[in-house]
Amino acid sequence: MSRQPTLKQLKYLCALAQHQHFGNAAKACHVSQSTLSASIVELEDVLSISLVERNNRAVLLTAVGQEVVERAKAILTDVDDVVSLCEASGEPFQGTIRLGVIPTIAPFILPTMLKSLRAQHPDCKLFVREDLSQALVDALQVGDLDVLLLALPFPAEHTDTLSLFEDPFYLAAMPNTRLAMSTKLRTKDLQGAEMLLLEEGHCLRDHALEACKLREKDVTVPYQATSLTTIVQMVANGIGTTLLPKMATDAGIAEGTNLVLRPFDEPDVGRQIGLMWRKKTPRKHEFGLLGTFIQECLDNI
Amino acid sequence: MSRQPTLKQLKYLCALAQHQHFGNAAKACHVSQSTLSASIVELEDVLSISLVERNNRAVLLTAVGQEVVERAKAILTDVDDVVSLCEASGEPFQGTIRLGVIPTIAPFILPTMLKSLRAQHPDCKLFVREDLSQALVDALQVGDLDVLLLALPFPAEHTDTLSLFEDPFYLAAMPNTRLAMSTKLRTKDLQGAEMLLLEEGHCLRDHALEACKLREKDVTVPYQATSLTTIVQMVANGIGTTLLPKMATDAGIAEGTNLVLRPFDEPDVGRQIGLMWRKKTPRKHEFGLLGTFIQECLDNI
DNA sequence: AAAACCGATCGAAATTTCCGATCGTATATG
DNA sequence: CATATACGATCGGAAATTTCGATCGGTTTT
Repeated sequence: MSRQPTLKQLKYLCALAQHQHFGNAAKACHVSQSTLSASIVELEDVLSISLVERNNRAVLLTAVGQEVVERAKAILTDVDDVVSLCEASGEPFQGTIRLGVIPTIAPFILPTMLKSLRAQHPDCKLFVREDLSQALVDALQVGDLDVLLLALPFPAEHTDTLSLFEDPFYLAAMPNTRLAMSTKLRTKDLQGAEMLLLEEGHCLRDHALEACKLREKDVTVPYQATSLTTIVQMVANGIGTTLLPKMATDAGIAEGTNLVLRPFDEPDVGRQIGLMWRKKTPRKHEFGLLGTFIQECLDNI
Repeated sequence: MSRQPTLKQLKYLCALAQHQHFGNAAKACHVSQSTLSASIVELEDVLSISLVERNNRAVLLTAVGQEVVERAKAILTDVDDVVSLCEASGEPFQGTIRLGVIPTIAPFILPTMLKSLRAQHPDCKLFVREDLSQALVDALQVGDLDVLLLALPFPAEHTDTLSLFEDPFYLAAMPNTRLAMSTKLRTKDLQGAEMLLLEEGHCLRDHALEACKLREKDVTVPYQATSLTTIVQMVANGIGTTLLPKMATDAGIAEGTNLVLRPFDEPDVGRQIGLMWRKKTPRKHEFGLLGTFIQECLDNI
């Protein structure tokens, strides 16, 4: 009678599929290469089938191997979900929360939030990862993260979202420029302005373009930059103008410059900030509370 | 850092949930009571939560425990599915097929079918379990069986069915009785007859009542019996009349008696025989072939 | 040719698993 | 009220396994 495969074997197989390399996969699993190699052989033995082709110079998965990897991944995250379920089953904020935050939110919210969290929930272990939305969503879906704090909407399958608050865009421009002095600021005034935006991949860029009804060619994008602080410095040096989310200005990103910060005389010029989690997560309730917690943090600033 | 639970631990927990008794669960898992007990403790330790209440005289699952058991079951069948996937990945009929068959089909099909199977697919290991439809469906859903051969329709969630053939009902009656001698046999002629049917739980009973548009009170059911052979003997002794599926008469169930077997002069008086499997099974293709195989078996009788 | 790289394999050591025996407690029985 | 029974927890030692470093055989690169 053939036995059952082990979770460990499945884990090693997934690592191998990811790294395509026995040694590296072993390192990632904190075991020796011989252990991982033997485990794979044993798994193939248990399933009495070939999962991996070890040809010269490359580790290739069999057709069946790929299918097994897919299912193994699902099984492993299901097991992790059981653990999460139990961690979260006590009072909320007692276990570990792995939170992903996008770079245009993290610097302005995390300091306040982490301080409040330590004060109100000292037992909560919060791990934070800062990355672009797409990378965070990927990590969420494979179970590397539990919940994301990002700008909505962002397309992602098998996820639920909770909208927390609106983050209006402010125009940041040098005094004496046309936009800084106009009586009422409208999005259509931005046509032809020298707009500086973050580089491709930042959702702030897309949301800003959309909120101001601009297409890429409608604005001049002379330079691309990797952080809002850099952009603010560029604008302060007269290179152009930009849009800043309110939370960034609240956090004092323009302090030390003489930039003019102006809201728009239109509704809905801004982005929506919210939480996102896997549909299947057993911790929906806790993440809902996390949402309220974040809202309270910002109210008390 | 807390480790991951083991498949073994999850299996033991499911067994414990099923048996509500450490000793019996251990026996079912072929391990000692101490081993199982320790495993459960360890699982609770890994999850750092109480799963089982060992009160006096009873083993009760925590709310979380129940949830964990549900998820554990799903995980275990998912793992089994991986094994099945691999077994089935070679040519069909090379692995193990665990087939459930209802008692009103098994005696009339299995002899022919097993003989053909041994001839055409000597490497196929076919385990057969004979039980009532509901028990088979339960076993199918928890992964104890792979595929069922039964009469359709039968309600079952998360399953797909494949209809194979119609099995018409024949009236079995003693010569010289009203029903045996009428020129054309219609279902409405059965009103008021002394009908003998299998006891509650046999789907043949329900399908017979439905096909003949009878309600329980429309027919007299003086005795209940547990096998078709018993019923045939009762009818042959003049106690009443009954309906027999064609496959039973083909198999010679009425041989040695002087019973009259008459088809109905109406269409669709019969039951539908088919296969059923879990929606998620990776062996749909193979089970489809099994269906064709069964059809061919019966054609060659 | 030599060196580097990669995965498989082997034997020894470390760890884990498993069992039988026993204990403590709660319930049933005489 | 004493005894017997049933159940799960616990312990120590035996058995099985897992793990690792070292090494091998094969291929590719230098």
